[in-house]
Amino acid sequence: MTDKDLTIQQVAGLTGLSVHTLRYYEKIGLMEPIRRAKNGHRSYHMDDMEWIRLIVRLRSTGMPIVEMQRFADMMRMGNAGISRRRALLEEHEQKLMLQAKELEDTLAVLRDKIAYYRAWESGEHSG
Amino acid sequence: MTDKDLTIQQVAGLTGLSVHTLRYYEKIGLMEPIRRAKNGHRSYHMDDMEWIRLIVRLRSTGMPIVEMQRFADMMRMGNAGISRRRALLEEHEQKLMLQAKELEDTLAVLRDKIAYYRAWESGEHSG
DNA sequence: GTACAACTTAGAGTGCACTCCAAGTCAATA
DNA sequence: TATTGACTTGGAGTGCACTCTAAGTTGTAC
Repeated sequence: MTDKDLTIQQVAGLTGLSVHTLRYYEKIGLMEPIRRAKNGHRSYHMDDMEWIRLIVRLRSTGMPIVEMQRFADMMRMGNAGISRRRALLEEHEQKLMLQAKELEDTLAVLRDKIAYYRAWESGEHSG
Repeated sequence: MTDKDLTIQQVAGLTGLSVHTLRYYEKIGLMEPIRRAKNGHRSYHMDDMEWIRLIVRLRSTGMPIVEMQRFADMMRMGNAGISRRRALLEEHEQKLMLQAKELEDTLAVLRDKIAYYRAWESGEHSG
């Protein structure tokens, strides 16, 4: 309705999700039903955007959809769900810290091998 | 044959892969055909282990199987494949650096929300 | 000798997260 | 008035990476 509302296409552009995925996430209850314009089209508001950006973050760092659904359910419980929401986020935090460690380890292995290959390549050159 | 050889079960235990997955990886050419004992059972050697640990690392940091297959093919090319192997690892390195950044950003968001929830919870307590 | 466990194979089945399709509605433009 | 394009829906299809099944073989323990 107002200037600030966004079409599904625009939200896709802003979030990196496809329009298919946006509809899919709504269908499976990962988002509250989005308000519709008079013609039936989805009309995304700023609060929707904030939530979408959060779940995009959670997804891209490996949280499975069922877990995000649980989180969404806890949002619907209002204040009653706050400590459970915190627990869920803390669990994800722990996983991310492990992930970060593994990532650093793998980066070290990669750099080692790259250096080795590079040395071999320049030896080949002069040999 | 020697004491150092390992059964598929042992390799599964050491690498975290299932025996199913180990056979699957061999079938799709992600590993060279593993030597067989007289009874036809797979007999893993130390060089196999090193390779398996590498591909486990690459998988767990998000490299798709087709890409690891390409890498395995380059291994079979011997020295001729070295610079292409380096290029592939450098590409993965770039992706991991982006991944690490996103992970840190998400950790920051998570900690922010956790702190917010925690504050709310203690307010609730005393209020 | 027979039960059992650990292995073998080809191929079928599963779970996840999308991704697409067909048919229809609506508003604007030629 | 007819076409275009962006949207709507329920439901089917896809791709990836396993994961499991069925049937068979082999070696050890009772």
